[in-house]
Amino acid sequence: MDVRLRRKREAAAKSTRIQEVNRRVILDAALEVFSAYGFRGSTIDQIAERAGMSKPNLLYYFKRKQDIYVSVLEETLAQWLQPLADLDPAGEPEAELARYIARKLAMSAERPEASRLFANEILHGAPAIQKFLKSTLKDLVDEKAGVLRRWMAEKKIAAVDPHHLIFMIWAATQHYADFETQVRAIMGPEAETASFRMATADAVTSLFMNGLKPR
Amino acid sequence: MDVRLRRKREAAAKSTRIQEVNRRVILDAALEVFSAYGFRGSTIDQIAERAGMSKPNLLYYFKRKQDIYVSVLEETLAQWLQPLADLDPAGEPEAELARYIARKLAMSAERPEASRLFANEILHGAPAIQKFLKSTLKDLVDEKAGVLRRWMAEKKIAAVDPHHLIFMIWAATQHYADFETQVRAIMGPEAETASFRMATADAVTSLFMNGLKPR
DNA sequence: GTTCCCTTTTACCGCTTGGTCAACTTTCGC
DNA sequence: GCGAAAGTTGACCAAGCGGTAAAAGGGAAC
Repeated sequence: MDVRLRRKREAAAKSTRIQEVNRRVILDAALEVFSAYGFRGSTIDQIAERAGMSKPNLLYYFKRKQDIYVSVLEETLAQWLQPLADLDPAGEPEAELARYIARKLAMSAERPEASRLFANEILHGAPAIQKFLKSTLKDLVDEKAGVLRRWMAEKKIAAVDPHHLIFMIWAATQHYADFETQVRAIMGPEAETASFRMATADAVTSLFMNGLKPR
Repeated sequence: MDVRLRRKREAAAKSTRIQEVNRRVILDAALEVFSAYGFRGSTIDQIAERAGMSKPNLLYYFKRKQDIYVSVLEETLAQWLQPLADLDPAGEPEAELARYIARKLAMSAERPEASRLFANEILHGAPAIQKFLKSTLKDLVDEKAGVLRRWMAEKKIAAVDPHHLIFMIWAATQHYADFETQVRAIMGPEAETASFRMATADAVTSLFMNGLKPR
């Protein structure tokens, strides 16, 4: 076997460890910075500082600012859609929806930065993930909308346009992450407590579940 | 009377006209630019170009970029909260809420840029309108929450935490402006039609009104 | 038509920021 | 321990951008 090729492979396998660590650190730092200040509002220096390395070093792992941004977006996208993907067509409709809402609320509470990152990206026209929205996301939503439509036809839940139902669940649940500042300004410091989070879950769930009771 | 003072007054009265026109043009341009790219993402040159004037000329009317931003924010804030302010404590609960939701949806459809401007500001921690949120907005919301609470006590509508109810109405209605890109990616070009807007109104209204039916 | 002030423009400054380069250090297989 | 590759950094550059200075243009009062 070619010696250079072998070297290269070994090197790749070895360096992967340190590369993986640094890429991980960078992406974590980038999520925080980008979600707080947006793409244009963030600087490579900021990300580098939070990642504990110099700017040229960071650029050794990601050639361009855009690359970091796209990477962190792609990485979080999958996680973000997992709850919807997990909506079980064979499950009990009301329980499935209640679980979906609960998981979305939990994610908003636990990883608000991820929610804000998307919100910002979409707010500005989703320049980096247009294709994803029109393909993967659309397919997933259409599929699950079909499931909801079936449940409605079977009178298991009230009839509402299923796409709009999904949008409203997204809106209501992500609101608490994206508009956290506003919620906190109105509700005061209490808004950070666990009991507030429970009250939120109660209110959102009860409104949706009442609204969706078959009648 | 002092001649200089008189001159100054006359001049002020005269120049007000051209100043008013130019300030209007600038603020309109600024709303579009800021809502599309955010504060950091927007440049004075962009706003000046859309306003049809040179950068220094624009800066003659607004000394700093921040000033334009704050002005356009303040101006749109009042309009944005009018529907909530108009919620009539003496009205019929279900009709009042339906009307409120309808107005919010109409505003999101007609002036999505205004919605996006706020969304972006709040998403990034509302640095320019913190005080407003904590005073004027909080007072208004608390007041209307009181009205909702009374309606619930009177069994006119179902009992849900009134603050959360308001948040959810905001979330659901503004979603169609703030996340328009996503909605369009999923629903296709149809999302821009009037019939889609009607379907939206139907879905949102029916879910909330069913969810709030007294039981 | 002259004067004065408001308005507009041209040229420019300094700082920030994305990105490069060349040199230095560390790591690791041998 | 040696050599090569990977990793790291300080110095630097060019472009973009917020903002200024100064002087020219324009219009109404007298």
